[in-house]
Amino acid sequence: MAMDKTFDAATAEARIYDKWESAGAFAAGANARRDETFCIMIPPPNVTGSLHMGHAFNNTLQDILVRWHRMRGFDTLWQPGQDHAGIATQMVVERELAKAGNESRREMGREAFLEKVWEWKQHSGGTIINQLKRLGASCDWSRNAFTMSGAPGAPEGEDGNFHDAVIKVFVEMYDKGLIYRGKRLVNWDPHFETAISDLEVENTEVPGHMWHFKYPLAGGETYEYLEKDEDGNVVFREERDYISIATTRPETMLGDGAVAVHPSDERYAPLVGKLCEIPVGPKEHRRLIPIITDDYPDPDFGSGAVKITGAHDFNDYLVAKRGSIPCYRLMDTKAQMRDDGAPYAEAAAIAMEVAQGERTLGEAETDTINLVPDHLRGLDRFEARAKVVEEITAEGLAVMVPANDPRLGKPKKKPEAPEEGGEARDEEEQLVPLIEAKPIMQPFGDRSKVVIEPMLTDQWFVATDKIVGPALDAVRDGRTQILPERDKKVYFHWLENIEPWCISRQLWWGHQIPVWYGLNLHASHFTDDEGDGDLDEVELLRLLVEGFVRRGLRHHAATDFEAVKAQFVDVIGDLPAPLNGMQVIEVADKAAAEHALAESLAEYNVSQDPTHLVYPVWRDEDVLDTWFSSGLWPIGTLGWPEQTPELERYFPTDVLITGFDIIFFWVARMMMMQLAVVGDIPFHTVYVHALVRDEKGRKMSKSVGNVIDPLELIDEYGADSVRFTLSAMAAMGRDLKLSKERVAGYRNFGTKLWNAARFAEMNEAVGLGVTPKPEATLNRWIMGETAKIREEVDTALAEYRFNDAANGLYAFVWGKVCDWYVEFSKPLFASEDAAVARETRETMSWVIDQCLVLLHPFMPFITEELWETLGTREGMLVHADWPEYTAAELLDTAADGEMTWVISLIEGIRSARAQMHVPAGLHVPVLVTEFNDAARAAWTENAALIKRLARLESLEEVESFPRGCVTVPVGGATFGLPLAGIIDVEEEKARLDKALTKLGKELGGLRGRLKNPKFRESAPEEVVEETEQNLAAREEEEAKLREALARLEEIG
RNA sequence: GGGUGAUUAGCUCAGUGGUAGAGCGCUUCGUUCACAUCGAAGAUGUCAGAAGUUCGAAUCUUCUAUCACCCA
Repeated sequence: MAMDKTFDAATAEARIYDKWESAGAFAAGANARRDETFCIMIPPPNVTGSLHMGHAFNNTLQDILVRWHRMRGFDTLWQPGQDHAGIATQMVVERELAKAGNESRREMGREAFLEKVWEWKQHSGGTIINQLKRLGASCDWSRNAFTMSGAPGAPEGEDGNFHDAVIKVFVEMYDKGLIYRGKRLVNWDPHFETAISDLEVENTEVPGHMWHFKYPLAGGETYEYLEKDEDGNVVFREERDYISIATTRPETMLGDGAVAVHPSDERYAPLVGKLCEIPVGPKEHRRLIPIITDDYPDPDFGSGAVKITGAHDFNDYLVAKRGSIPCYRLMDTKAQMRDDGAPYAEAAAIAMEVAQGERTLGEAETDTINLVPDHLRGLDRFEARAKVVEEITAEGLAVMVPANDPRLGKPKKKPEAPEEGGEARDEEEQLVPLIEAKPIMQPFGDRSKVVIEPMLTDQWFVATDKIVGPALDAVRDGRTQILPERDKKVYFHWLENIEPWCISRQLWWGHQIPVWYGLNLHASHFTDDEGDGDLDEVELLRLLVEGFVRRGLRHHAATDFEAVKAQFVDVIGDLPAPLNGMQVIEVADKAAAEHALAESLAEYNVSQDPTHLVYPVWRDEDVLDTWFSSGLWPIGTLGWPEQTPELERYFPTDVLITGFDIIFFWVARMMMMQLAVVGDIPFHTVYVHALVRDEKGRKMSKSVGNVIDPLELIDEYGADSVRFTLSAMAAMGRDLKLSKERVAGYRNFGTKLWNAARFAEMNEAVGLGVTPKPEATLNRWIMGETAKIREEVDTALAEYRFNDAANGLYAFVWGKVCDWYVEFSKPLFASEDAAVARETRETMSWVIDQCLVLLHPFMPFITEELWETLGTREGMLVHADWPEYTAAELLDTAADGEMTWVISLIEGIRSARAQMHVPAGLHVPVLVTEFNDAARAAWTENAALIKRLARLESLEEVESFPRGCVTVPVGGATFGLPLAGIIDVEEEKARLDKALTKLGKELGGLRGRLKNPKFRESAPEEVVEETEQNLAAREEEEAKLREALARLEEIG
């Protein structure tokens, strides 16, 4: 039965994939024939995610490496899995719940909500797995991992032990002092009410405003404000009683702790150390803040003076830390102006004492101070901004400029003249507040799309400075290689300047932090008055009345509550009896703990029964950053902390393939954490791939609407075409500009291969399964070519040059096999010599099989289909043996030389014919002169195929060409087409002239080089030799062309 | 502002010191029995600019211009 004309990807792909899977073809160790292992960890896609072009690219490259190693007999594991994506998943599920009219997350409570999340995960979490299958990804799906597997509440089927690994690592790192709790400025998402990582923040330029305000000097002081030009000449002089400050966020003025100027800024030098007034808030409690120096302000930007709001700006935070300036938090978790704590008057009074150096505050104390004026409390931050601006302006403390100041960003408009009904033309004298309209960079939450607020909060941090060293060393000394080189620089740059890593998130979906808190009962003034080791009623009462709020908390980490109990002995142990015998119990939160303790003490007061005294502790409500779990991906997926055989066998893994955007967030963290936890590198190579853009080079984005869905592409062109396109364009470190035409082009490539196979099949030259030992030049030649491409592909893949491998195969399969070999084989199939026909069938069969094998990692579906169609095989192509033959074994230089000669002759004749307008179908006679032995032998050997492909009728050897002959020079002979009467002599002259001109250029270069004695001295021998040979050949050609031209001139 | 990279045919891009290549597109021709998702032939380049190193530079160095990305 004849094969179809094309490969039907749409129907075949699913069938083929099922066959692979049901045969267990992708299982760890499948097809292993040697001891070496090869393991790739998939970068876990987000469980809520669906396949986008980046995934398609990334997983294509992984699959190529994995299939290649598997065919080569490595014990191969491609470990798949997903991460639990805290925020994204929580958001998706909350939205689903809302859509279905359910209770909200907070209404239903944590436990019920998490149940819903698990339900959702089980129902929808497999989307991306099925999409990866459509791409042909050969992961061992039986080992699919999940970063929340084994967590409390995980339903059946989610019972891995990733949770154990995460919790164990947290506790160990905590115990080693590598994790600590602290108050730092973090990116706060007011919508989700959680800290988020830098990765989840998108800095976008948006139209904004810069307001300029006057901060009056304390006590009505004045100074002379001077502006000087480069030469020191005064260009502006003014008596001022204020310092001018610009800000894009006026509402944060309420939390200012200082005004900073650059130490070199002469304009403000006399003011340093003095106080100025924040021009907002009730007049009677207006706060004063110091004017300090710091390197941060840029004297050339704005007024050169900067307000410092340490609790709401990352730069200001650093300045505040350096200058011991208090950081006053102004907003709550929803980014509304705080509405807690003491009234403004009280808070402002305390802040004043601090500013005047009369008082210092601890971090926690500072945080209790609410400096939002009473009338602004509870407002949204943007409403508060409007009010602040309005109040300052009303008070005359906005910087005023003429209405036509260009910084206002208004188009200049001439006012109408009074006689035309307009106001008097006094706009230029009219002053307005300086509100610059200018684009500003604003941080947005990538999920919530709301403006991110830098917020001073208590969080858990990894002390990255303590674990970064080994991660840097491993790359420096080459144990882990990062490709391309550029990304190694990025890695170093980031790790060398690493910041503490905030790992807590105020979410529910995630690994709950294994830390329990208890009240600190060791107040400094706690005394046992009688010194009798017993607490009497008075003492107990004091404990209660004083409350626990100010006493702070104690905390301990452990894998579970039972394990943490014993640790609280440090709080209880040396307390006076009977408190030292308290039982540790677990309660929901701090309030419950205070209540339980009070109740317990009260009860004791009545009963005097110490056995009922309890010490309540509660667990941290927050969860860990998803990246903290992802950081353990290499060991966690292999079963750690259990010492599984897989861990033993596949760790450290081999290659990580990932995008440049997560070098910091994931690669660096995996390096640090694996080295910190198990003391080894997670992988020996990181291949960082570039970005897939649209055909115009724009980033694909939903808002631009230029997203190409890989699944749609697969529907349209087949997975193989998409994969081959991505591989062929994967030049290291260069972004891809993807167009559908390109994909279509590679679809055509598949069809080309398909039809070559179809041709072979029609000639019964398929599935013969022998390694041929042919005699015919053609067959020996193609085997040598095959060996060359096999070596080329292996070298390219070993160096992660996917594009070179793909393009090399393209050129070989299309350019060598489908063009020359298939064409040349036709006369041999028809040969009267049965042995020639037979060895050609064997060679054709072998060559087609080699194409399938070598292309399989790139185009797995069509090659597997052909493999099955073309013959009866021992196994599927996915498990076929990757060849190891070398060019040294198979390349026959004589055959190679002969075929090169044959091809150049055919091309020469074809070209001459086309240019001379010889009808394509016409078979013409050909003459030859100066026929040397090698050329004669090559002709004799290949006459049939030359005649066929060049459309020649006969060959006649002559002494000299007749008039009107088209000349085709080749090595060792000159051919001529006697076409007098058919050809145009002038046209032939022009053709020869053109060829000569081109040759002349080359000859000039070659002769110039060889004439230069320094070239002969300095250049390597083989280069000189090559140049000489090249020159000789060109000169021969030139001579022949000149001769031909001369003959034409004779005719006139 | 700091960092990293790019600039090669109409387009998209390879090309790490030996004199410039591919794919697509374009023009002309072709219904030869594997393939029109094809075949044959053809045109197209101051390798961004300048200087330097070298026998020799698209390639190495420096500067300039333009663009892109990352970080502030």
